Amino acid sequence: MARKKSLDEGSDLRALILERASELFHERGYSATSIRDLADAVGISSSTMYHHFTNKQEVLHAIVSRFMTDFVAATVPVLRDESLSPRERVRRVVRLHLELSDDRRPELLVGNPIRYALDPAQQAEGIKLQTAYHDAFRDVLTEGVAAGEFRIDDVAVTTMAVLDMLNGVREWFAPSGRLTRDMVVAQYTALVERLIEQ
Amino acid sequence: MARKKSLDEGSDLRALILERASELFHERGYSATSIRDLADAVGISSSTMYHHFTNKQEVLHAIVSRFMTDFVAATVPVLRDESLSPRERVRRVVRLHLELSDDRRPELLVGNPIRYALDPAQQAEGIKLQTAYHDAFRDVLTEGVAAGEFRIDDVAVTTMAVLDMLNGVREWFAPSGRLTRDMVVAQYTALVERLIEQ
DNA sequence: GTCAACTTGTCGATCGTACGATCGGCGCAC
DNA sequence: GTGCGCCGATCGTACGATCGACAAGTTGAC
Repeated sequence: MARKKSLDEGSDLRALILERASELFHERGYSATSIRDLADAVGISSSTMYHHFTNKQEVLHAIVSRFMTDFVAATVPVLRDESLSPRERVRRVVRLHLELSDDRRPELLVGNPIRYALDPAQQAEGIKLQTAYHDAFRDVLTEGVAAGEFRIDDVAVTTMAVLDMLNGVREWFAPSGRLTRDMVVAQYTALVERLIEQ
Repeated sequence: MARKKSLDEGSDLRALILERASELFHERGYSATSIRDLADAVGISSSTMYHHFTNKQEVLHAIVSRFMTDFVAATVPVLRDESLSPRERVRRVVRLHLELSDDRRPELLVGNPIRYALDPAQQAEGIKLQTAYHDAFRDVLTEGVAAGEFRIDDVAVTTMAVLDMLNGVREWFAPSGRLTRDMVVAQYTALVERLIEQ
C-alpha cells in the first residue's frame, strides 16, 4: 500500500504538471513559459520538475503526444467502422472532433513554433498521428462518393476544408456566448453535410 | 539625393528586417527568436537593430499591424461594395483572402502566444481590425440572405466556419504539390458557395 | 525484530549561458 | 565638424539544467 500510495502521488503530480503546463503553454507559448513558471503553477521547486521530466521539451512532448494519441484513438475507429454508413461516420466524427477540441483545448498546441521545439522523431510521431486521422477522414469521403452518398469535387481539398473548419471552432467558441456546445455541433454537422452531400 | 538615398537605405533595411523577422517568427515563434537571430539574418549587428526598432516587441507589432491593416484595406471595401451582388463580393473575397494569406504567409502570426507578447493597446488594435473584417463578411452574408441569394441557418456561425476554412489553407497548401493556387481558389469558391447558397 | 543500506521525492544553491538592452566610439556623407 | 547609422563590448537578468543534502519510506541481511 505504501508503494502504491507513493506511485499514485507521483502520478498525480505528473498529471497535475501536465495539466498546468498545457494551460501555460497554450496561453503564453512554449518558449515564453519557463520551468520555474511551471513549478510555481503547481507549487513545487523548479528542481523537482526534473524528477518527473528529463527536460522541458519532454513536458511538451508528453502533452502533445498524449492528446494526439487519444484523439486518433477516439476518431479513427469510428471513421473505419464499416457497420455505419459514411454519412453517419462523418456525423459522429464531427461531434467527436468538436467535443474533444473543446474538452481539452489547452492541450491543442499545434502550429509551427511547437513543432520547431520538438525532436525530429517527436515531430514524426505527431505527423504520423495527424496523417492517420486525415487519411481515415479522406477514405470515408471517398467511400461515400463511391456509394453515391456524397457528391464531392476534390476529396482531398474537401477533407482539409472540413478539418480546418472544425479546428477553427476552438479559437472562437466560448460557452458563455449565445451558443451552447450542442448548438455548435448541430450547426457544424449541417455545414459539413452541405459540403459533402448531393 | 544623398539624404534621399540614406533614407531609402534605412527604409530598405527596415523592410528587410521585417521580412526576415516574419519568417523567423513564423518558423520558430516570437519568443524562441532572439534579437541576435534577427540581426544575423540580415547581416547586421544586434545593436543596430535598436536604431530601427525601440525593442523586440515593436518588430512583432510592426509586422502584425502592417499585415492586418493591408488585409482589411484590401478586403473590406470589396465586401462593402454595393455595386456588386453579395454572391460576387463573396467570390472576390475568397480569392483575395487566399491570395493574401499565401503571398504573405510568414506575416500571418496569429495565435494566443503572439497576442500575449503584445501590449493591451496593440492587442486591441489587432482585434479591432479582425472584427472589422468579420463584421463586413457577416454583413454581406446577411445581405445575401435578405436578397434571397443565400440560404443560411446561422449567419454568425457560417461566417466563422468560412473564415476558418480559408485560414486553414496556408497551413497545408504547397505550390509544389498537385494543386496550383488557382485550383485551390476555384475549389474553395465552390465550397463556400455550397455553404451559403440555396 | 532490528537496523543499516538503498530508493524516491523534494529542496536551496548554484552553474554556465543566452537573452534583451545599453553604452561609447568610429566612420562616412553632407 | 556635425549628425546619423553602425559596431564591439558590456550590463544585469532570467533561463535550463545540475548538484549535494535531507527526509521519508522500503528492502534485505542477520
